[in-house]
Parts: sequence; structure tokens; C-alpha cells
Amino acid sequence: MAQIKPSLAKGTRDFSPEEMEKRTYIFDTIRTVFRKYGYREIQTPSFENLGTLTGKYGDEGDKLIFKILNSGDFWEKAVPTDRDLHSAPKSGSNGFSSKSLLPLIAEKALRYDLTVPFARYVVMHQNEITLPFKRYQIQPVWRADRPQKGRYREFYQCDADVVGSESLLNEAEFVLIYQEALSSLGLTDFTIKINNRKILAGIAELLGKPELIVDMTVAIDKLDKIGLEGVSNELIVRGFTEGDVEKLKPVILLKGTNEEKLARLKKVLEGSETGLRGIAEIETVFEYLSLLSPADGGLENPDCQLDITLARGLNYYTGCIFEVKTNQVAMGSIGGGGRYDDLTGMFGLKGLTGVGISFGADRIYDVLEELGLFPAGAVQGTRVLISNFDEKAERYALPILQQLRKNGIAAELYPTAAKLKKQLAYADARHIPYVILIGEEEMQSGLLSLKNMQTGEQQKLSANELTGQLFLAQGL
RNA sequence: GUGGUUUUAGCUCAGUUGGUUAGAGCGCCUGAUUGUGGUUCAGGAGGUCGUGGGUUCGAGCCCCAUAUUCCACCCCA
Repeated sequence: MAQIKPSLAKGTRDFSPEEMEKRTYIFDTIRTVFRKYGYREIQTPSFENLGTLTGKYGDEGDKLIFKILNSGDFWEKAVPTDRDLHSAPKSGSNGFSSKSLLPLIAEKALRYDLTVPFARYVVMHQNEITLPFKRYQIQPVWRADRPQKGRYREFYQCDADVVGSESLLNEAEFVLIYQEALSSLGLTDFTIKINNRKILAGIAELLGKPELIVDMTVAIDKLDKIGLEGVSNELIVRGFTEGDVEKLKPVILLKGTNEEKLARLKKVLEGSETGLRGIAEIETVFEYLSLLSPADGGLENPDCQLDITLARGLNYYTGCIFEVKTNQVAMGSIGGGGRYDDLTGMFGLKGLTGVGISFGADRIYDVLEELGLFPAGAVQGTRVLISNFDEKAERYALPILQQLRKNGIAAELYPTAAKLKKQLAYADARHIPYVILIGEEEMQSGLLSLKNMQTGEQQKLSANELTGQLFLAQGL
């Protein structure tokens, strides 16, 4: 077989032991918070039937789904339809259009997010689950996107969703989950943006163009990037009039505290029942928040801001929308979510509402790395290495090795009687904080040498004393 | 999917108008130190210059294709 130069597929990464320890630290931190708020873990398969995923993420999203080629002689079984034969193919003359060919050669695809598989799960397990059902899920997802910084083709999402509960308490709790998890990870300056699709719908309605809500939102979402003028241009390109743009300006440029923004919006949206309902929802969320975190002042909490220019996943969100950004480094959003009134509807279970959030673990990793926020404790490897002088010392060390492990101390014995220099260099490279030296002298006295690799100090202790001391040092 | 950018030692990067044997720092290996790492000193190994074509007497450098990285758009975690 021809030798092939080793390489990674575009947008994928290997994770070394140290990276895995840090990643696990992130997952564990988020998991702990999810569990604290009553969410329970599920997992779903890496790939789903193609039909489960297509049509859920919009045209753009569909293009980014990784499809899995059928096994066997799929080509033999693929038969063009009359329609394919009559429409002129762009290239070649196999009789297919790429759209009609796809379902014939691929019937499976890698999951694109965790929300749609969750919706499928809920529908399939509706008779076993008790509503409201709160689940979290930490698994990789795949997108055939063009990679960039903080954008990978394989990455982990940490999702928490609840279905079967209309209560806005869920939304409020998600804000708290974000605050708690991100703070626990050491982030100090981040913004949780909140908006409501109904407010956006109300605005579009007042302009007399409810059908253009997506265009409107996509345009004003770019305010940060292209400025007011850019947004105005984009709005006009997307079918709005100069007059519409004038009416929109005060809304787009809305400033002040959440309270002030809400007060102004209330006036603007007086004529829209939908819009007012959106405002009422946001107000309720803020009210819950203030009751849940009285010390922080709730409504004035700087971490949660009403942002009317926030647009997200408009394909299925219907109520509150969230997005989390860190202000400490340049990075896309590190989390997002929202409410969807009828996610399970597309799988035949009508009228079940859901709301959820997602953490982008890989982006959080990049942020923590850039800020140097991983605590020393995040990388917890071997605590103590026992040196290996010769065969006799090795045999002497084995019971001690197990004694350490029985006490929960991660310990290893250097596997060969290499030069001590090499053994210590190994401990150093692995950041092992302690080394036990056992030579002729130690075996005779029964007092082992314990070397602290950080200070270089050595002391002589019996095996029992030593185990006790290392056990106590674990917590530090 | 569109436009641009990057790729040279394990890592981070130099490399002049195309010209002998492609360099540095860090890391790695060996020794000074027979039972002491992280400091110091001496020595050493390591490259098909992303890959495949082409131009040329001669290519790391020029041309074409392709992969990859990062960036902008699109979209998103």
C-alpha cells in the first residue's frame, strides 16, 4: 500500500492529553451547572437519517450538512426521474440534477446541531418521558463550513433544553445558567444578549411588511459591523422603503438601560399585539431574574442586556432569543439559544413548546486559552512518580505503588531502571509534583525519600507517613 | 459557495534581483554530574522548503494546478 503523508481533514483537530484535561474541565463545569438546575443527560447518535435533518436549518444550513454516502452499489440503484431527464443538466449527461441525486446516494448525515436530534428524541420517546422534560446533551456536531478562527467543522456543543413548559421561568434560569457556568470558568466580562422574535415581528408588522421580518432582522443584526448607513442600504436592497428605514432608525439605535428601552419600545409597538406580547415576555423574564438574583439587582444586571438588533436562527425561534459574547477577546458568540413554539411539530407532535441554550465548548476553550484562565487544577495528571533504581528496588516499590493508588493518589512507577536523571526529567516533563526515591539506603532504613519537584526539597518518610502526606496534599 | 492570505527543522519564524552545502531561537538527544529534573557549559541529530506539474544551465524564490491555515463575505457555536 502506498505511503500517505499523515494529515488532518480540514477543520478537524487532535486533542493531546493536556488539551483533553482542559476540555474535560470545561465540560465538567458546564455539566455541573446543568445538573444543578435539574437537567438530565441524554445522548443521540452521531448520524441521523438525512430526512431528519434537512429542511430544519434553512437553505444555507442544508448545504452545510455533512452527508454520508450510501454503502453498496448506490450508483446502480440510482434512477433518474423523468423530470431530471427533461431538465438540462449543468454538466455531464448522467441525467441527474445534484438535488435529485442526493437522496438517492445519501440517506444518512452527521448531526448538525443537538436541538433537532433532541426534538426527534422527544417525539420518539413521548410515552416514556414526563413533561416538562429537561435534558442536557454534550456531544460533537459537524458542519461543512469553511473553517476560520473559532469555527471548526467538528466541534462540541453543550445544550440544555426543556420541552413542555411555557413558563418564562425557564428563560430566566437559562440566563442564570449562563452567568453561573461562564463565571465558574473564570470569565469576568461577558454579555448575555436577549431579544424576542415577537418584538421583531411586531416591528415588521407596523411597517406593513410582516413577510420581510427575516430580511429586516438580518439587516439590523449587522449594525455592529457595518454601521447605520450600511444597515440602511441593506434594508433598501432587501425591499424596504426610505420611509420604512426612517421609522426603523429610532428602534435600531435604541439606547439606555433595559427599562428605558422597554418603555420606548412599548410606545413604538402600541399598535402591534404581537410586539407588545414580546415586550411583556421580556419584562417577565427580567422580573424573574430580579427575584432569582436579588443581590445583583436583577433588571439592572449588566450581564443581561436587551438587544433589539439580535437575530438568531430565525428558522425556528418564536419567542425569546439569547446570544452570549465575551468582551475579553475577539471571538464569535460562545453561546446562543431561544424558544421554539413548535419544534416537534415537524416530527408530528404538535403544540409542544421548547426553549434551550447552547454553549460552544471549543470557542470557550479558545477564549480561556487566550486569557490564560485555565486553573492549574484543570490539568490533573499523575501526582507521584516512584523511581526505579534496579530490580530489587522495583520489587520493593510495587506494594507501595498500590498503597498509594488505593488511597486515590495517581501514582506510577518508572518502568525501567533508567538513569535517575532521565527519570526526573520525565517527572518534570509530565509536571508530576512528587517523586519517591527508593535505593539501597531507603530499603535498609525503611525511610523513603520524597522529593518535592517544585521546591527541590527532600524528606525521609515511612511508606505510611508518605501516603498520608500525599493524600493531604491532593486537595492543594 | 465567492474573494484574499498562509505553508521552510518537533515548535515559532528568517532566507536579498533565481546561483555552491537552506539558517536562527526554543525544544530534542549525548556528555560535564556512577543516586537528583527545572539553571549553566560543551557537543550532536533532525529538512524531498505543503503536494503535483511547468519555465530555466540552475527554483525555497518565477508560472499553473491542488491541499491546508487564517481573514472578509455568507452563515454560525
